[in-house]
Amino acid sequence: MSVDGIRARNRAAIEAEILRVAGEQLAHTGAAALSLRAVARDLGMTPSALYRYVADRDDLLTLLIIDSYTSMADSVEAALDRSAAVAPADRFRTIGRSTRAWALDHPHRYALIYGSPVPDYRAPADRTTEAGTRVPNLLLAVLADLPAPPEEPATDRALAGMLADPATTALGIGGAILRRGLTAWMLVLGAVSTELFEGFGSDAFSEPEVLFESVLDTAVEIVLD
Amino acid sequence: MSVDGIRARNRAAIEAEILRVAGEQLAHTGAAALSLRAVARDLGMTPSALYRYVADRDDLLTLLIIDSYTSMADSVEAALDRSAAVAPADRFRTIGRSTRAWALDHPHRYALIYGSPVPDYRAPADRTTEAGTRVPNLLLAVLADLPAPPEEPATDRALAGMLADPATTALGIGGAILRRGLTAWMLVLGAVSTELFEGFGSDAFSEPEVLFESVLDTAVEIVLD
DNA sequence: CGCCATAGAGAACACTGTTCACGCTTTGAG
DNA sequence: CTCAAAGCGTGAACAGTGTTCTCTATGGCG
Repeated sequence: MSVDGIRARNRAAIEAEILRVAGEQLAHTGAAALSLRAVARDLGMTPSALYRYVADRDDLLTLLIIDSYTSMADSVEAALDRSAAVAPADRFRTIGRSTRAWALDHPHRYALIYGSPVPDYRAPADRTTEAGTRVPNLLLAVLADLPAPPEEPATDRALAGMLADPATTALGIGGAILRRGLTAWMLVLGAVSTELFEGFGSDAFSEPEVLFESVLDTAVEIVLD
Repeated sequence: MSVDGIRARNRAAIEAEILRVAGEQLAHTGAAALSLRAVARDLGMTPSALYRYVADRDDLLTLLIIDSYTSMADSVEAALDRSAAVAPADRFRTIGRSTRAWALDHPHRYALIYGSPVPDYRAPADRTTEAGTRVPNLLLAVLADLPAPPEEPATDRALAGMLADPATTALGIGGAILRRGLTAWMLVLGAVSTELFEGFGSDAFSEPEVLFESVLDTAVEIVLD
């Protein structure tokens, strides 16, 4: 059964190579311009040979999405480990800052994840969720350390799906705090997207990080009420 | 000089037709799958004939971006006219609600504007800004009716670019209120994007509009302090 | 050692954006 | 009214794309 046969090892190495050069292409041509043939060229392969490792162009995109989620989650986790912050508000800030930093470092990857899905293409949820929920789970862990605010029955129903999720039930997170955390996170994402996609012209924000810090302030206020 | 010669009239009509069928294609195949040849086919033209009206594929994309900005601004303006709200908070809510409604109606157009730019393609600012600033200007008009909060020198510098813009100086909008309005708007955009791009799985939000109303509440709180 | 799954090559098909040379038709000026 | 010019459209062509076949040989496993 040997999962570690030479064959499998080579295959894994080549798959990693494919992901590497595809990632390079993504980094400076963007997702829409990603070309299977160009990837094959960079690898010294025939285009058709690529199909031994990748089912589709969409499949390669899915791999890149998973890879991007993983890269972002690794980056945020590393920032959390690096920081000595214990207070929930500080940890939230750390998550926000590292998310923004990662997004600025990998704009096309961020766009791939939080921007528009490429064509009509919906990433298959069963393959992306595991990597995609890592950062949200870090946020949930922060929320779990917060005192429970008064209940909010109306929005609880609206969040039924997320409240029933084992990730939140295991941490004993209630509807009110979940709503606040989600709102704060939406604000962070909105701020990052706006800055990244230059929604207000390129010279509108002269000191983006100052502005982002103020956004983090209000986000923390939202979470803490 | 006749700006309205038969020639020009036909040209305008055909340009409108092109924009129409390109818009249809955008609506159900997405921006990345937009095909010049397909547009030409739908119009009964030769692909090369299209180049009399459109310089590039990117040019067509730019036209669609402008068109989308216009469509969204028209929609928001219509909602504002329809509503009898005069209080700034209510008008802000109207803008937020109609923006979300428009985005849900035209997800691909929204993605084209607020999602990721298509390839590495940056929309030429000089052509899109006029249409693109209409909704922000509506927001500025709302902010102008608000009492001035205490000053915030730190973020004022960060917003120098926007503060110097004639659109804000004409309304006498200060840095503090601008910062709040911008933050609130980022929250709205983050909420719409999250809902639209299904950032948390498809069944996470059982009652999206209830959740969005709660987001609007927080956004109004941000603006009013 | 021999078998055969596997990796890869290469050609082919249907697309795409884009350009070019060529005609036809309308327009506006002399 | 004439006639050159401008505008509009065609059709062919080129390079590039995703994708699918058929083929070959090589290296690992029984």
